[in-house]
Amino acid sequence: MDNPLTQSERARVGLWIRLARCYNLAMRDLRSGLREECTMPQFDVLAQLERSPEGLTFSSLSEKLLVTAGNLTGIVDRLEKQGLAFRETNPKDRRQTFIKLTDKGREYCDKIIPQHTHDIARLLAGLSDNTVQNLRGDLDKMAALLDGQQE
Amino acid sequence: MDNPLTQSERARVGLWIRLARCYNLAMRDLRSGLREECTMPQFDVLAQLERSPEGLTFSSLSEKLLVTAGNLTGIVDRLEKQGLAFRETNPKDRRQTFIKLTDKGREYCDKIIPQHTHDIARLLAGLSDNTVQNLRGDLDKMAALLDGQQE
DNA sequence: CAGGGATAATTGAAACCTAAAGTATTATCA
DNA sequence: TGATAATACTTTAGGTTTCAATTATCCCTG
Repeated sequence: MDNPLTQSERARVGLWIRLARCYNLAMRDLRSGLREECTMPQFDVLAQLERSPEGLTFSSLSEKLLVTAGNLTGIVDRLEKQGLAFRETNPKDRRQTFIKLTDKGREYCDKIIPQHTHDIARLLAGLSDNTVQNLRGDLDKMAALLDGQQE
Repeated sequence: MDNPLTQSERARVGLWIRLARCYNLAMRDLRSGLREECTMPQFDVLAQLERSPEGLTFSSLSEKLLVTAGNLTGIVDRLEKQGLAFRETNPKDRRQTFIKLTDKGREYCDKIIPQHTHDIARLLAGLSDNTVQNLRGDLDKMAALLDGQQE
C-alpha cells in the first residue's frame, strides 16, 4: 500500500500544478483589467447573455460556466441591481427563468467585451502562434477527458 | 478604433477559454475527492508547509499560492482551530509569523497528500505521456510569460 | 384528477477571495 | 535620535463559491 510515485504520476501532478499556476496568473491579470468595470464572474454571465438574445436559464448558464445555480442567483441579483440584466419567467414553464440583457447591458457589453478580448490577446501575445495551436489542441484533449469523467 | 478580431487574437482568446475550462473541470473533480477531509485551499497550504519543516511566512505562502495575505489569515485560522498548524512569531523580526505543521498536521499530510496525488494521476490517466510532456512544456512557456508580465 | 417524483430556482451556512485600510514593527537617514 | 518610509500581518467590506435544504412548478401514472 505504500507505493512511491511512478514517473507517470509525477508528470501528471506536475501538469496539474502548471495548469493551475497559469490559470491563477492569468486570472489575476485579467481581473485587474476588468476591476473598475465589473467582476469576472459578472463578466462571464454578461458575455454568455450577449450571444443569446433569447435569454438563458439558470440551469443552462450553470452548465456553460461550470458554477452552481445557487451561485448564479447572487450574481444575477447584482447584475439586475446595476440595471444590466433582468429576469423573465418562462410562461410555458413557470419553473424556469430567462435572464436577458437590458439595453444598458447590451451597450455595456459592446464596450467591455472587446476590451477584455484585447486584454487576453495582449497577455498572451508573447506566445508563438504554434505554441497557441498546440496548447489549444492538447487542452481540448484534456477537456474531453475530464468531460467524459464526470458522473 | 473599431477593429475586428484578428485570427491571432481569436486563437488566444480560445486558448484562454480552454485553459479556464480544464481548470474548472479538474477543480470540480479534485475538490469532491478531498471534500470529506479538508478544503482545497487548506490542502494547498498544508502541502506547502509539509515541504518546509522550518515553517513559512504569510508573505512567502502568498507568493507560492498566488493568493492575498489577507486571505491566508482566515485559512490559517481554520487550520489552527483544527489543530493542524500553528503560528510562531519570528523573534528576529517580530513582524513576521512562521506557520508550521503540528504533529497531527504532519500525520494528516502523510495520509492526504498521497491520496490527492493519486486522484490527480487517475484524473489525467487518459492522456498520453506525450501529451502530458507537451502540455507541461507549453504551460511552462506560458507561465514564464505571465510571470514576467506582472508589475 | 390526485398524488408522487422530477426539475428549476432560491436560501442559508460556511468558507474563500480581493482590494484597501489599519496596526505593529523594523529600517532608513538626516 | 527621531521623523519618515517600508514591511508583515490583520481587518473590513463586498463578492464569489459550494453544498444541502426549501419552495414552486411540472409531469406522469394510476
